[in-house]
Parts: sequence; C-alpha cells; structure tokens
Amino acid sequence: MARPLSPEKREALLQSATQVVAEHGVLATTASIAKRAGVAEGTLFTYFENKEVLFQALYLHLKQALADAMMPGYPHQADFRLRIEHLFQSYIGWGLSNPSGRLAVSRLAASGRLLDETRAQAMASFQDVAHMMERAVQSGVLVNAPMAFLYAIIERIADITIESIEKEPANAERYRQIGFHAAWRAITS
Amino acid sequence: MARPLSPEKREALLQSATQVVAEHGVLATTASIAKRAGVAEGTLFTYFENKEVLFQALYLHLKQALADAMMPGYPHQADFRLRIEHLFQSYIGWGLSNPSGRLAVSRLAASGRLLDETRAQAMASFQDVAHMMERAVQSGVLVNAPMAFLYAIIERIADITIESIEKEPANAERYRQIGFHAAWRAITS
Amino acid sequence: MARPLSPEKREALLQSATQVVAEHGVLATTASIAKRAGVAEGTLFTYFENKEVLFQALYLHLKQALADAMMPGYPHQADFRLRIEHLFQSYIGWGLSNPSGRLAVSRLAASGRLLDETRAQAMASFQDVAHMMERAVQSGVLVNAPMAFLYAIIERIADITIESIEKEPANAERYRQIGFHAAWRAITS
Amino acid sequence: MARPLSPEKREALLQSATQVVAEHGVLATTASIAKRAGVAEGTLFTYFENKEVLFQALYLHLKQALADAMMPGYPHQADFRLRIEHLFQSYIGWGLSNPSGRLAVSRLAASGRLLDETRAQAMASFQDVAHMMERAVQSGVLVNAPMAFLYAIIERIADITIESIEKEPANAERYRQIGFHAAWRAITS
DNA sequence: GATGAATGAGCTTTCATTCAT
DNA sequence: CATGAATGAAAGCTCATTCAT
Repeated sequence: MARPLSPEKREALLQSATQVVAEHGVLATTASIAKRAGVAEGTLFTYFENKEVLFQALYLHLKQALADAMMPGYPHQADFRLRIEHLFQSYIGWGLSNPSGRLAVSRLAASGRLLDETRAQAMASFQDVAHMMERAVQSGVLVNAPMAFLYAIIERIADITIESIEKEPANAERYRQIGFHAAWRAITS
Repeated sequence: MARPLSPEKREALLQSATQVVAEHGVLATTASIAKRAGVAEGTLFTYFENKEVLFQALYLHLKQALADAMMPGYPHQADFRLRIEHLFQSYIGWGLSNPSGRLAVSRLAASGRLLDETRAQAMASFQDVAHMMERAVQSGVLVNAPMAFLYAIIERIADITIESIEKEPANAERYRQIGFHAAWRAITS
Repeated sequence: MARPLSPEKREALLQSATQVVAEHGVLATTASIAKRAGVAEGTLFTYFENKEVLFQALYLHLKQALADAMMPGYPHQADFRLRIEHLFQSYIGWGLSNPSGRLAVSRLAASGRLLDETRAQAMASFQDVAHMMERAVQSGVLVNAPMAFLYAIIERIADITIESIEKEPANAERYRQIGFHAAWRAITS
Repeated sequence: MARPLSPEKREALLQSATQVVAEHGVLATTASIAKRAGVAEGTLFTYFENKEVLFQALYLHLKQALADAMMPGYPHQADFRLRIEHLFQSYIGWGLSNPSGRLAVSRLAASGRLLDETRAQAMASFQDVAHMMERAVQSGVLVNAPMAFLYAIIERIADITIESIEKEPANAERYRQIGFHAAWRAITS
C-alpha cells in the first residue's frame, strides 16, 4: 500500500468540520473545512465521499464523543438518582468543554440534512443509558413514559443549562444545580 | 424598500417561506420560495431586501403567530398552574396544527443565521407571559431561576411533547398530560 | 413578461458552441462557449438545461441547417441521378462553407454523448430525401439495400470529398466530380 | 520514461483503454483505465507519460492490430479485385470481432485529440496496401484519384457495412456482399 | 410594482498528475 | 517499479441579486 489513509487527517477534517459547522451550520463549505484541516480541497473527498456523507459522519463522531465522555466515573452501584445525575453533569461538562461540538450537533440536528438512519445509528451509542433508564421506570422511580421522551427531556434541560452557563459562567454551579433539579423532577412523579 | 402595495403578497411569501424552510432549512432558495408563493423571483426582493432579512422576518412572523395562538381563552383570573397549563396546551395546539411553522422556527433558531436582535424582538411578543411568570417566581410557586431559563424549559418540553404526538397521534392526550406534568414539576420545587 | 428569452442569444450560443466543439469536441467547456457567445456563464443554462442538452440541441441545429441547405434549387422533376447529385453537391457546398459546423457534427456523432433519440430526431429532417431514395430503389435505379445504408454511403463519400477539398482547394471541382462519381456508382448496380 | 518492466502491463493498459475509450470516448478517465487494467492509478503514468500520449499510443496500437489482421491469407498473386476484396473482408472481420477496438478508433479519430503525426504514423502500417493500390490505379483498374481518397472510401464503406451488420447480424453475408460491391464500384470507373 | 432573464461569484466535485511509502 | 493518497486547477452548475422591460 502506497500511503495508507491517515487517521490523523480524517480526525483533522472532523475537527475542522466541527468548528466550521458550529459557525456556519450546513452552509459551511467543503473548501473551508479542508482549508482549516490543513489539507487540499480534494483530499476531503478521499475521506468522505461527499458533503452529505461528511455531515453524517460528523454527527456520529460528535455523538460518540459525547457518549464516551459520559462513561468515566459512572457509578454503576449507586442509586438511579446518582447515576442519572452523573450522566447529566457529564453531559454538561462535555458541552462546556466542547462548545463547538455541541453547537455543531445542534445545527446538524435541526438542519434537515441528517438522515434518519444517522440519527438511529447515533442512538446506539446510548444503549446502556437507555437500559438503565428502562429499569428505573420499571422500578417506579421514573415516571411511566417512553424512554425517548424521558431521555429527550434530560437532554434538552441539559442543553438549556449549558447555554445558561455559557451566558453567565459565574453562575455555573448554580445552573448545574437547578438544571439537574428541574430535570430530575421532570422525569419523576 | 418602498411601502409594499400588497399585504397579501407579503403574506403569501411568508407562508411559502414557512413551507420551504420547514423542508430545506436555510438551504431553501429564494427562487423556490417565490415560486411557491406564486410571484416572480424578483418580487420577493421588493418585499424583503434580501434573504437574511426574509429569514428574520419569517422568524418574527412565526413567533408572533405562536404568541397570538396562546391568547384566546387565557384564564387571567385562574391560578398560576392553570394559566401556565393554558399556555403549554395552546403551544402544543399551535405546534400540532402548524407543523411547518414549528419546524421552520426550529430550523431557523439552530441555523446560525438568526440575528441576536431578531431573537430579542421575538421575545417581546411574550412580554405578558414573562411578567406573569415573574410574579409566579416572586410568589414562590415557581422555582427561583431566571425567566429565560424557566421559559426555555417549558418550551422545550412542549416541543418534545409535540414531536412525540406527531409520531404517535393516538397517544396525543396522554402525551399532553405527561408533558405538562413534566414541565410543571421541572419549574416548581 | 420581463425580458423574453432572446432568440439571438440562443443562436449566439449555438454558433459559439459550434466553433468551440469543432475545436475541442466534447471537451469544450460551457464557460468557453458562453464567453465566445458574449454572455455570462450562467446565461448558458437559462437556454440549455445542462451541457448534455446543449450538445443534443447543437447536433439537431446543425443537422437541420444542413437539411435546409439542401433544399434550394432541388430539381423535383429531374431524374434520380440529377436529384441525388443536387443533394450531394449541396452537402459539399454546405460543408465547405461551414467547416466548423461539419466538424462539430462529426465530433458529436463520434463522441458517445449523443442520445439515440437525438439521432432519430435528426433523421426526421431528411424525411423527403429518404422517400425519394426509396422510390429510386423501387424503380430499380438504386441498388436494393436499406435506405440507411445507401444514405450513409452518400454522406460519407461526401465527407471524404469535403475533406479532400479542404486539403487541396485548388482541386475542388475535380474532387466534386470524382466524389459524386464514386457515390453514384456505389449506390447503383 | 524508463523502460517498462512488464509488457503484459502495458498490454493490459491498452486493452483496458480500448474498452473504456469505446465506451466514453476521450472523457474516459485515466483512473478508470488503470482500474480496469488491474493496476494502480499511478502505474499508468510509468507506461504512458500522460493521457495524451496514451491516446496516441492506443490509436497506433489499434491501427496496427487492424493492419495485422489484414495480412493472413492475402492473395499476393490474385488480381486486384480479389486482393482488395480480401482487404475489405478482413477489415470487416476485424471490426466485427473487435467492436470496442473499432469504436475506440473512431472515437479517437473524431475527438480532436489525435496529433497529425499520430495519424501519419498509423498510415505507415498500410504502406503495402497503398503500393498495391497505386499499381492498380496505374494499371487503369481503379479510378484515377489520390490514394488517400480511394482508401478512405473503402474504409468508410467497410465501416458502414460493419455497423449495418452489428444492427442486423442475420444479414451479415448480404451486407458483406453489397458493401464490397459498393466499395468496388465506387473506386472503379 | 411585477416580471424573469441576466449576471458572475461561489460551490461541490472530478481528475490528471505527483510523490511518499 | 508499484501503489494509491494527496494535490489543486478546473469544470459544471446554482442561486442571490439586479435591472431592462
């Protein structure tokens, strides 16, 4: 093999895409993504067949990174509240330390250019979370509602919390508290 | 921009833009918006200086329509819970009967092409709601948090509720109940 | 109507395309065709949906021009030989006075980018010629072979004749004679 | 260009190019030619300096193959008619058994990318044929016309014959007969 | 004011060619 | 020498905007 596809270059393209999509949404140009990644315009297309494929890959990449960020320190033995709080606070932490990533995800999610299949694939990264919450519902701790519904509530309240903290970093701790409080009460009865 | 002769044409353009933006987001073309409105491509620009201005106007238009939809039947004398439930359920109602409008709003909101000024102007339509909620916070009924935070929670839970109902129309009533239950618990302590 | 599509502009584009395709074949760029026609690059696409459509239109346009060139002076009452000679010599005349047109046609015909449908449409312009030749076959003057076969022979020998004259203009008259002689003998028995 | 190590690879590239050029003309990509030949994209350029050189080489290669196909069984002692018929029928035979080769030649010949020098070189393969025909002209058997003219007529009528047979294989024998009849009469007086 | 042809900057993508491996 | 990733100059085409009619 002449020169193998470089994982670093692929990574650089995804990182660049994260920044540029965070800034310009789906109006981000492939040229600017390539440029920011430090590769030639054509190179982007040896890593991603076309812009659409790049967007799907970017979404999956970011969602996976988010899922990964929620694992360290997960209290497998703790009660449901602590476990869910861990997920909530990790989500906040990831969002705060990856503002572009979070923004890019939300731009893509609302762009109308994400394939349903991509959304479905992204879900897979949160399999374990879903199972835990199912058990929590069965045990009566969480309100009896579809998993997707409960998860969406946590996610959106976490998003609101992140956005609030980004506007008033000084009140980060307080927002994390009322954010989780709101989320927890919303999903319990 | 001269004073537009025809309010009907302006309205037609906004309605058309709603559909097309719901479908294609900010990638909607001015040509397709004009066509669907039944006017010439150039005509769009006598009503909206350029695409950016059109998008801002569309967002304001839709947010205003939403605010208007929340007024009829508003129980000025009822307790905070009933008043907020009225707002919540009206929001759901508007969203269900205006899927394109709701989608267009969310596409625009996450597109990165909405001016901060536009968002601020849109807020103005919800002045009364905000005042009511401020009083509710002062009275201790709502949790002590910034208005924007509380309002965002209601809004997003309402959005989740609408999306759930759109997927399972048969369970509309149940989703409206657990949706409001979640929202109410989230903003109270 | 604002500004009607201009037949002159369409004509200019086809003439320009004739030159550029004669020179570069299907590698002719839309940009160079537009430029030579004196219109903006984008304008080409308001007259021809895309490059493929332009090529089909160009082929039809040139074949029609050729057919038209064969009509003036056609001796309806003369015998078959004179009638066919008129066609042959008119073909030669058109080819000599439109070298680019003839070249463009041959480039397109051999390019692999002409649709069968386009070829079929072009045939229609030669309907009358075909009928006359059919009668000539029935009358026993021409050799009993398919029309397409006989017509192709005339055409190709005419092409060879034109090419020979283009190389040696001084011997034009002689080539016209031996060219027709060859063609006539080829299709008679 | 260094001396190629592998004649097989060069041959594979030419065969591949024949297929791909037959299909796509000069729009054939070097990548697709290399792929079909089973070699890497870059390898093509160690055998042919660039695309233009490849096309010239391909044309020469195919014309040589055609010339070679006309030699076996050539009746050196027979009269001119039989000798020319042998050439004509061999040409037909080669064309029918090498449809891609014939098509590729015609695509290249009409593409505008063949160098005059290349055409001249290709002629060299038909030196013997040319000499024979010159003698035939001198002897008065063939019409007194330039060699190139006479040869072109034979070639084009043979092409027409091949194309006719490709459309109606059932009438192959008949087309071969009327084809040669036409060609012979065209070049004699 | 309404129309839609005209414009050309800009976009995505292709592809001949180079060159690190 | 073989490989195929890397390159970047085009190419075809789109589309917001202008402006002649």
